[in-house]
Amino acid sequence: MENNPLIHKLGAFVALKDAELSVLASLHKRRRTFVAGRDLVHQGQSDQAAYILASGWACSYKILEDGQRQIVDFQIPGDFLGLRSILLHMSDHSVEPVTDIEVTEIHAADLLDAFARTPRLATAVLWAASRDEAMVVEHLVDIGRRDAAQRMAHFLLELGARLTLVKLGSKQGYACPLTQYLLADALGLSAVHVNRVLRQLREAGMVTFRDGFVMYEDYDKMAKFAQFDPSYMDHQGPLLK
Amino acid sequence: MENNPLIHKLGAFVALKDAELSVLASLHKRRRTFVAGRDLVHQGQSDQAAYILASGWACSYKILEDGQRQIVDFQIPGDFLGLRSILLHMSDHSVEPVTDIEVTEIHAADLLDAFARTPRLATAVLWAASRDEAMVVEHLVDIGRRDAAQRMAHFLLELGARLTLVKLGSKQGYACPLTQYLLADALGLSAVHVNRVLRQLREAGMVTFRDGFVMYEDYDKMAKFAQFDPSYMDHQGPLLK
DNA sequence: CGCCTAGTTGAGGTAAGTCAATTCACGTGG
DNA sequence: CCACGTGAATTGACTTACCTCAACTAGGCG
Repeated sequence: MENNPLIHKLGAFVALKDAELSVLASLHKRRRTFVAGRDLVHQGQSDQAAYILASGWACSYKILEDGQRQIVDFQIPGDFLGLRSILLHMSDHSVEPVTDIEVTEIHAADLLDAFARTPRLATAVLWAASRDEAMVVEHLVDIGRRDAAQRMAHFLLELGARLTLVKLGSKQGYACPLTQYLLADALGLSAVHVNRVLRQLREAGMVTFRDGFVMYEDYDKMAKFAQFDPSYMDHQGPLLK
Repeated sequence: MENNPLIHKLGAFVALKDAELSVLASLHKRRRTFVAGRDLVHQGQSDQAAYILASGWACSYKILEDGQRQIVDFQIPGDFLGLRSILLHMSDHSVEPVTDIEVTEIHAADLLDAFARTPRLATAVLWAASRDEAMVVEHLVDIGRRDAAQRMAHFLLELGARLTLVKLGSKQGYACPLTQYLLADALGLSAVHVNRVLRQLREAGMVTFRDGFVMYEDYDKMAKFAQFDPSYMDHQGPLLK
């Protein structure tokens, strides 16, 4: 129970009762694994299933006609994959595992049925979706109004904060399987420039990203440089008792 | 009833029953008006109310410490204002009326209560929030991967498509109260460059934006140029019967 | 051993920014 | 009625952040 990252996440917002926990548990149907790099949700496909990420990293992205891609968000354990594709009847984006991943599959009908039976669960999921949207919004601000160095610093700090919430990161740093190409597609930069910016941050003594690990050199300096404000990720305990 | 834009919007997704309609109607408490330019939701404030926009335009934005701002989205009649600030207990963004606006106020407790009593309503709101998120995502792609001209063209087309859904736009064009400064803050450009890009699009015979009106000169050419795909805004009738 | 992917660095080009000046429409007060 | 101020749009000249192309290194693996 407690090692289920989704329950942990939703429980932070809605104090889940036994009835809701059992509905949630009944959703966890088929356990599946996917290998890195092979899409599990395709842009434009209809009637997709959704998933909850149990282990590994994934990313959701959109491809433009000219072949460019924009990574919208990375997903870490506890996050939904393709929730919107259920609600909108069709997927407006693709999802690709960054590493090998484990997921549990959720069918649209089951989820909608669960909402009808336990309205508090629907509220909890709405809350989780809002939190995801807040992160996309922050990402939007990143790309729209910060220069490359601030953008990278802010992004790495935010990722660290998210990982810390699910015990996968600390004030020292975190394991990060992203390549510079993935970072480039997420930040709207070229891979070459990502490399240069990482060097800048390293030489400025703020953060080092090497061999799959992000290590903070001077967290406070970096947070100040990036104008990083983690307050929107906090909350004051369950909104629904 | 039918002239209520929110009911129209949610009804497209969930076939609302009488009970749900009456709960929805009971939400529409206080009618308020705000003048253009004066914020109704402030970034960082806690326990805000949310609103449903009845008439006029608003925008949601974030301010950075250095004074830059990024407009995340524009809201048109039928849209929620500050829904996230209810769910997250505090507002991560500000909302400012672009024109004088009319809204109906919704209190957090009432909304959460309504969800508990009518789960289908919660699902409908979740759907609406997902649709909003899809638009933010498209905006993210715009800023991250399209050059200024494509970005502007895509943005104007998307705005037109949204307005057409609520009968405020057509294949010819639409009334648009945005200034070039607002466009700049939304698209991550400078106001000067917005001006130049609008001229480009005008001289290319695609679209004219003048005196508060966007008029398409060659819709198909523009849609092709911007790689505009409106499919994510469509859907195949109510998901919940 | 050789190939492939990820990362690194340099040189030169370009899209978009900044600064600055001008016009125009509008409102307001002398 | 006109002088004035203000906000929006427009355009030109110059600067810069980031891109593209290209070459090279280092590790992993058949």
